[in-house]
Amino acid sequence: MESGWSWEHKTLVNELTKGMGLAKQLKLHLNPTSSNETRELLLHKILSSYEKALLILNWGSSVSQPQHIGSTTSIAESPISVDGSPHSEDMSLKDHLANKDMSKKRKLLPRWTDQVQASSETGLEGPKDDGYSWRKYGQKDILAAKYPRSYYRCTYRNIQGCLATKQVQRSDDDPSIFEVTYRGRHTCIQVNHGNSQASTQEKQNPKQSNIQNTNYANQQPTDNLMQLKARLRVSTENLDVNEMAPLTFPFMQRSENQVFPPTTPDNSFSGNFQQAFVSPATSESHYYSVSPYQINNFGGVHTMQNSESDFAEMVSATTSGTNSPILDFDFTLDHAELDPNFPFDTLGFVA
DNA sequence: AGCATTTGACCCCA
DNA sequence: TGGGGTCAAATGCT
Repeated sequence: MESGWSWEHKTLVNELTKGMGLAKQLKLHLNPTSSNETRELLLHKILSSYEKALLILNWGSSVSQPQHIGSTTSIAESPISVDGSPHSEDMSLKDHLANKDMSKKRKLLPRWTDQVQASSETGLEGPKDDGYSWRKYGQKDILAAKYPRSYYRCTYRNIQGCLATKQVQRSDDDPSIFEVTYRGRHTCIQVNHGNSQASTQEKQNPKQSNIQNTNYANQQPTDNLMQLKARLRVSTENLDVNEMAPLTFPFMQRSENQVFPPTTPDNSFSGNFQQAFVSPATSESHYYSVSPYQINNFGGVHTMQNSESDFAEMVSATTSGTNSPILDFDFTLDHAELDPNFPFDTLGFVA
């Protein structure tokens, strides 16, 4: 853990330093002769740097604090025992849906939306790949929308009981924008992540597949960071990882993969990670203070979609000490929330 | 053959 | 009761 924090600490300092440097660059580019694109790029980079730093900050604090994991069933309970149990083999999905618990659990799944730019250059007819394997299971014309909505679920749903789903809808206003609504987070191990990723991605966008053709599971933390940096560098081109939590990084995924089934203490990390973003109702005043929309690291914009009532349900479901379908809310918000005293100003956060 | 996508039908919930 | 979400058979693709 200590060595882990050492790495985090270095990264944290790195990112903050980088962020400040970028902010200074941006300041220089605020003159009228500089292009908007340059400014936007710098802005993206700055936000990315600080997001990373904040994530690490949250991660660090979560790791250092004992988490109340053992007594919660959390993720392990929902995907594995619900879909992967021996019973489920004899039980049709229809029966599952008829089951009130199941329906309730689905309702409790965290939900958020990314706004993803389609790549016009490559003729991509959909949002960029997000790094996960999805299988389309439906399409529906939506009453108030010009374009139909597509429904996807995790390819590993049946095999690993991963309940993650997403909906993709082309924006009415700007057809080059896709609104991708994610539900639930991935509990699957994307075994040949790089390969499957590449295969699905090649279908969508062959030009981008090389960038992502890596296997996270074998990455060292530093490698992950390097990879992350590489991706961030092509943020406007390569919206690749935005699943699980609104912001997902390779090292997060690696962690999740490593701790499967997710009842080990390490899972508190991912839980916390997600918590930091999935609880806008409580923490957005801190984390989302910049904008109601959160520009993600890869050029998309995501909005948390848990309604207040949903969130209340999520909280009550967990705090009642019973089944928490996906989220680990049993840890204190203190760790997950961004420190209100975080010295943005002293870091030159505002250029 | 095995996997993904399409699409009409069905189910649930507001 | 209608809209949204999902199922599952049919079809397509590799």
